[in-house]
Amino acid sequence: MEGGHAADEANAPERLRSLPSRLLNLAAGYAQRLVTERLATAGSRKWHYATLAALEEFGPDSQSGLSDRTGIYRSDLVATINELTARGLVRRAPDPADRRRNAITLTDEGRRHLKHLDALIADGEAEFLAPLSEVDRSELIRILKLIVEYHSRR
Amino acid sequence: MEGGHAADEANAPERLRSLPSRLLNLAAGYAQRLVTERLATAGSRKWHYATLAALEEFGPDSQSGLSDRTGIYRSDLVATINELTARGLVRRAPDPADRRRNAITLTDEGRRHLKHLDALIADGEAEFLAPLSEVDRSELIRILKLIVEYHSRR
DNA sequence: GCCCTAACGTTAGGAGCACTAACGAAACTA
DNA sequence: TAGTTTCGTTAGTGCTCCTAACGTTAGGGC
Repeated sequence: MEGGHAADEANAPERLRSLPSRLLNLAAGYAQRLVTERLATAGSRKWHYATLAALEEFGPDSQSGLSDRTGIYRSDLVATINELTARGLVRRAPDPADRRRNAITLTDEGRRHLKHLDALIADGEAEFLAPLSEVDRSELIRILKLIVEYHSRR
Repeated sequence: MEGGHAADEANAPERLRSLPSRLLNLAAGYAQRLVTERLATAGSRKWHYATLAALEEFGPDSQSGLSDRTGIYRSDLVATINELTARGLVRRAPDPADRRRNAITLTDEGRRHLKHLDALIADGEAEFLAPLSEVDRSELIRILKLIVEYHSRR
């Protein structure tokens, strides 16, 4: 799992070295890997976490509601919910009020698991942010939020 | 091609909203998409650009050299070079000095194409950075470089 | 009530990127 | 000379993002 290839920054072409899209991509890759590795120790992935988090915060929801909140495509959500139900972290039942929908509910076990994932993620994030000062961390987050806010409105 | 799904920031769970790995991922996604779209108008992708850029900057090189400089895996580089040669942007010839190697050379046409891609990328980056002030842009780049430098040494 | 449209979950599949494994040929090392 | 390493290549996996289509169910207009 530990690949460790990733363009030797020092040898990379000038043109690429300060390219925001590239730096962002590399940084996102490192963050992704650290978090993914941690989650994998609990047999989970990003999407599982996002789904469980959304359910705990907003209560039972339909799959399309979860898709909106998490950004996971409806088509991919199917498998995610399958996996979560298989592990008893979530229950899927037809919604009596609207029979097109499934009502997804967090189980107690799911709540426990979420807590565990919280800790793992905090761990990964901490390692990722290790090289940054407190000030730089909040600067980074502030700037990223500006970007995300701007571009998420299309 | 214009998907536009991407988790409505406003509806996203608290837990995810300030998570650096998630913000980074979203931001990288936007940057990626903008740049990719531009490159696609020239029938090119990230890897083509990286390869051409490396060749122009360092001169002819072997595939494994290019892999080091660009971060593209040797296995993926094969197809990339195939595509570039098919379009006459690059030439692949056995290296007489070391017959295991291929010497990859940029053609005049390749150089022209690279210039074109440069412009397209500048365009994409500009749109990506639109919401940021000059100060924020350089702050972002500075901080990202800290991260990349730290994590690229494993 | 009936028709039309829209939403929901689901299946299938494609593209791009990151990454691993294995293999023959050639080169280096001992 | 024998053993190891490098190089290009093929093949294949997994995740993410994203599109298309389909049956079922709801809701709105009439």
